[in-house]
Amino acid sequence: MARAGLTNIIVVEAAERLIDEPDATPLTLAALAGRLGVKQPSLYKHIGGMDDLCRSIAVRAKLELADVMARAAVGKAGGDAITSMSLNYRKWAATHPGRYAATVRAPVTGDAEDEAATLEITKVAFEIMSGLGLRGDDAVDAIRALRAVLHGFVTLEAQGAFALPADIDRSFDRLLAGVIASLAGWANS
Amino acid sequence: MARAGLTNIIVVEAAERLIDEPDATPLTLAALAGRLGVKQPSLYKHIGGMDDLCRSIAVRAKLELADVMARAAVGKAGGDAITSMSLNYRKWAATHPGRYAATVRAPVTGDAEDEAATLEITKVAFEIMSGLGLRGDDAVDAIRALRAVLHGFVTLEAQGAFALPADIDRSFDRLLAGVIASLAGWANS
DNA sequence: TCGTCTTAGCTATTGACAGTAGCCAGCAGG
DNA sequence: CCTGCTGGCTACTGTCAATAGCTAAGACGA
Repeated sequence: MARAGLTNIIVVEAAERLIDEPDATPLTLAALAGRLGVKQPSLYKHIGGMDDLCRSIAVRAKLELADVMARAAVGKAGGDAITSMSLNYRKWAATHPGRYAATVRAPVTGDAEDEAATLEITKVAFEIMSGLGLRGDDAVDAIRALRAVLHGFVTLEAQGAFALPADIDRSFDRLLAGVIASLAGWANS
Repeated sequence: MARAGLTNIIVVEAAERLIDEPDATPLTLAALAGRLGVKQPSLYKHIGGMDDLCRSIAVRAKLELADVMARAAVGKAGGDAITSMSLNYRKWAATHPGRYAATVRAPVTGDAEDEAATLEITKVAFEIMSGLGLRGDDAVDAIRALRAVLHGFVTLEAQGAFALPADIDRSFDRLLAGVIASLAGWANS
């Protein structure tokens, strides 16, 4: 039997593609193996198991999201940076629902790589907030606020919770503008 | 063998208690049956299956959350109503994590009871927004905004995503105050 | 080219889970 | 008392993650 030539990264990337597909059936190793032309137990030669696979996806997704956020804010300052970052955050979450869900998972305590990836997002957020003049606890509050807003909106949108017949983009833009105006005011408090 | 005397409502309530326990292991029918002193297949005499059980929990949880929100806003107006409602929303979500998660599930199209329960929450939200002078699309935008904020914050908090050493209550209060100030301004736009 | 070693993929199996089939005993109503 | 209903049971299937152990593909050195 010709070998499939799998590697850890090939398996992980295939899983990422699988969970980001629109119909979004829950990830199973059998489905993943089938997609790779291999039987389910063969995957264990390349991943430690389901938990390990999900962790790999989470770490990579966090780094990817941090990158999306950082690139969106390049060359922008203050509210403009937040707006651009938020729009790209929402867009990436919408086009990568599975990966986005993975970014929310808190790292297991002691998992240095996962903790570093999580910190990467926080660092980008801090840098963007510093452009609004926010430091220390103010910045923490601001990051939590913006993250809650983005995560809440994106999650509800993905679950089809915004059923009412009104433009969702407009709702998002208004919410974002309001939050940014709030955050801008915190710098003086 | 003495009968256990189960009914649909007894099973559903036991499941609710199970998913709201702090250690939060995923719900299984075997665990639920064990809790009720019965074998797993016996549950099928009282519920249609896992999907049906989750749906029952969701419907009841939505009605319960709508009630929590409505009671919190009794006798209050405008920003005070929103603040009180939000504080109680967050508190209920924190003390009933499993039930709260169930409230987010969008109803299956055509499930009248679930759709009605979902609408109940929306109705309460509309009433509270009308106290801010918000109507029509403004109210829809406001509801989406507040819901995103509350859901995002509560979800991230439940997942331990707020790791930074800063007071979470303070972050919540500031975010809430900012959002309310924003919404109040929308009435004139 | 051949021999050897590593290892990728396989089959077979276990154990947890949801769900179904079919049995039997508790109990109610005549 | 007896008859029918039904709640709980055992026994089973199929799907899932995961493990054990086999075999052959392929790399590498002599």
